[in-house]
Amino acid sequence: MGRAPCCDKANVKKGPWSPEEDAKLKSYIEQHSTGGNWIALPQKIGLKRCGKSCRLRWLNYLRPNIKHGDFSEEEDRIICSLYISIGSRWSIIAAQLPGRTDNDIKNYWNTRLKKKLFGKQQLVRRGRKIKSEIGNSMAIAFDNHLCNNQSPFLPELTSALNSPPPPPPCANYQSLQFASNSQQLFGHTPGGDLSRTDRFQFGTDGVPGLPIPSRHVGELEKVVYSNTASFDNGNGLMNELDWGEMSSLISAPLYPSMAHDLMMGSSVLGQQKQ
DNA sequence: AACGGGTTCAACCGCCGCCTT
DNA sequence: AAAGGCGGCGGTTGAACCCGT
Repeated sequence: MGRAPCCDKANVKKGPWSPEEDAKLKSYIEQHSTGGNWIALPQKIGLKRCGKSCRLRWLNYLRPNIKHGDFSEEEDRIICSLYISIGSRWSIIAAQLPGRTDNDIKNYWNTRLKKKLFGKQQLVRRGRKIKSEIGNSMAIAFDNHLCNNQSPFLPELTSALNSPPPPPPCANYQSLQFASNSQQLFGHTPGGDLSRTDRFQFGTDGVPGLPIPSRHVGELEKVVYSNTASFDNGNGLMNELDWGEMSSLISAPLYPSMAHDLMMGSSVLGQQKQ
């Protein structure tokens, strides 16, 4: 026996909201707030809507300072990083993006971002393109404290993280280097250690980067080798487009420690319940 | 211009957990 | 301790829109 419905479904209007309904709801909440009871609210203001529907409409559309569309690259990275770390916990992810709603982020992920990432991942397999999977994998690799070399949310990448690195794919292979300036950008003193929570990007410009701590080198190379058919474009070289595109996509998780906090139910989760 | 397939996104559904009684 | 009510959440749906043919 299921739970009783929250409202009388037969006498409740469904479907898109009219401007009049929006105006009624918005005006009432702005003047009186919700009164702490969404279920009773539609009767109070004469709306033939379910209380939950009112709540959703307010939270996702009418509430002030809502942003729609035009997700920035930075927002993309935050969404990806958090998704990799904590999965489809949209409300938590939304809490990190002011003005964004969980519904918007969920839609954006499902309709665009996922394709942007995994559509390109397929290119990796089909056409030797090095794409976003590397970025995803890096996020996982760097968050091994959290995931213990496994991605619960991207399990297809787990084997890549745990398999031994294959031999270098081309004769003139050189170890991956981080651009020295990228470290300085994020407050690193050249020669200082990179911590797990640091952001950086691959350096490919021939600038002699600092030695990468071996653990990081191993993690990165393992992932890169395991997730690409080859770096070799047939001439023993990776083509420039690959590198350029890759570097634009690669970002270690912005806030792995934050993701950990989220998983452990600390500050952000606490904020949610306010 | 018309059609059909693909994409987007607002809204709904139903489950879960917390709080109150 | 148990039951009921509600808010919150993530998954799913379907109408509207877009785009290629």
